Amino acid sequence: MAHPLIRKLEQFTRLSADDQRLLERVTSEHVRRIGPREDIVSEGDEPGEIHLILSGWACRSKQLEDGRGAILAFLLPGDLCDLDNFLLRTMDHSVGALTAVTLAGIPRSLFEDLMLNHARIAQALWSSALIDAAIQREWTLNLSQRTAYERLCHLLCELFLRLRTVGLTQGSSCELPVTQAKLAEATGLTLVHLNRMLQELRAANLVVLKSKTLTIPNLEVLMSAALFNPAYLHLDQAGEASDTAAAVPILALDERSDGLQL
Amino acid sequence: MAHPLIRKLEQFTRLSADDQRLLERVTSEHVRRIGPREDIVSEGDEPGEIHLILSGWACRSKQLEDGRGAILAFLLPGDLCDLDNFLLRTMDHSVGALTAVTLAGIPRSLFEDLMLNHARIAQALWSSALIDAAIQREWTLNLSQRTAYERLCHLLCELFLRLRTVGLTQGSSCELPVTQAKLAEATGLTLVHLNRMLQELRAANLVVLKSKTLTIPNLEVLMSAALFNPAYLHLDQAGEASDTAAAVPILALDERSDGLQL
DNA sequence: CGTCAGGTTGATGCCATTCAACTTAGGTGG
DNA sequence: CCACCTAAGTTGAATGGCATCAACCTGACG
Repeated sequence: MAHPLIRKLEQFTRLSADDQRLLERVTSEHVRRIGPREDIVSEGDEPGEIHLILSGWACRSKQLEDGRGAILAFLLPGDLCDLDNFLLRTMDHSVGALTAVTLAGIPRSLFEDLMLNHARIAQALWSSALIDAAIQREWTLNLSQRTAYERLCHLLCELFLRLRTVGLTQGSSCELPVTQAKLAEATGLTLVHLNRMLQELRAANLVVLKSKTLTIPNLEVLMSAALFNPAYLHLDQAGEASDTAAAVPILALDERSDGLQL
Repeated sequence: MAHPLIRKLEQFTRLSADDQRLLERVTSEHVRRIGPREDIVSEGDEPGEIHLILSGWACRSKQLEDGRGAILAFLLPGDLCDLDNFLLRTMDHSVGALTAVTLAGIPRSLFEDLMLNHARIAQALWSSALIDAAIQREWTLNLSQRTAYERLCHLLCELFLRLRTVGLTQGSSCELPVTQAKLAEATGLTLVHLNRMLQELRAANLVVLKSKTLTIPNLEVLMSAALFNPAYLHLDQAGEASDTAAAVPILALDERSDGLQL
């Protein structure tokens, strides 16, 4: 499978062969593996590196003083964990591994070089930061307006589409290596209620979820149940002068579902 | 009152006199005024300008297909409305004026020049974009974990502190030129319930709110009721080599409250 | 002095939480 | 290979925070 970061950035600009080699080199020098539940960066510190996820899942999370806390974002292969550290003084939240994670550490000085002397790469990195912000806005809307059921549908749609852009789906399936407790933290629901929503989703045959594998029999149906509008993911950017514009269809993916469709 | 953008950016870097002049010029060429309820940018379009708020309040908002919608952010003087348009193809949400707003339009080409050829300015603008993202994360946490009451406290704390960094507070007071309906849209509550929370806040003497003026008798008490941790606003950045580091105290602002303190 | 936006109040109901138990699956050591 | 252990998932019943529906009040303005 291609390098997830390059794959992701190529959504935004066509990267030259030089740029690609540079990215590969930069992200292969300080690679380390960490286990589930370990922290990648913690609230308060300002590490000297920017971290990129090469494989595995992580999450941004933040706690209130009294212990309540939430997952604010899922981080997938190709995602940067702590762009904040490039310009801000301290982390205002934590990033933790949900599974075993392979991590590339990019020293700040190197990262600065990328941002200052490689316009194409810089543009793509900032684009992806803007999209992360758009995702965060959509999560805000989620919590504010969607029902528990819609919220869960929406989250699953988003994860599936994001995984697909980095080549981590197989047909209508993908890995979902997280517990229901984590999905609950991300949707702002209790574990108990999330479980019930998930069962409704299964009963309606909108998803099949077994042994950490998610299958979406009919993505369009799930999307409409979620009131999902993929615009916020900006999947259609396809860097100017790109010659692969029509490569990935966004919506047309339904392997015929054989169950009832709500 | 000083230029709100310059005032805001000076949190992050000391800007040279040249940089300041440049910013002043760039933000004074396409100034226009719009009335409350008018849109500044709308979902779907890609205007040729980046918009900056010089005075007045605006909000980011997003709707679901069935009409439900939410306010995702408040935009105050010094805030950019649509940085998205600098790198992304289309707006995935709208920005609308809440009051009469004075707006500076910065042509894309000019903005690009700022970003590419004026490192200090670019760094400050991106820093402020990262902080906007941090604010969005905090709003996510708000909706996910804080109670209605805490949420309202938190919003008022945030607005007050943000207004203070651009010099729009007077002592423990500031303008709050929005209706309860808008506060409800921003906190994910119904108008009715927001009204009740506000009354509780008044009864506890945590805020005084009359004729669009908000007074916070004791900010520390309000902050603790909100479980407010100002770290996410990164108010302490005070650009390296800044000589005004100790200028603005963050927490020490309590005019003695004369009411009961929870 | 009528009108309308903004604000306030009461009654009722539901979505999601809470508490508490139970089941299942996966892993580990005897 | 079974006994045990723990994490993960499931189910039931009761409670409550916030929504909903529906009035009513208030002040600003023409």
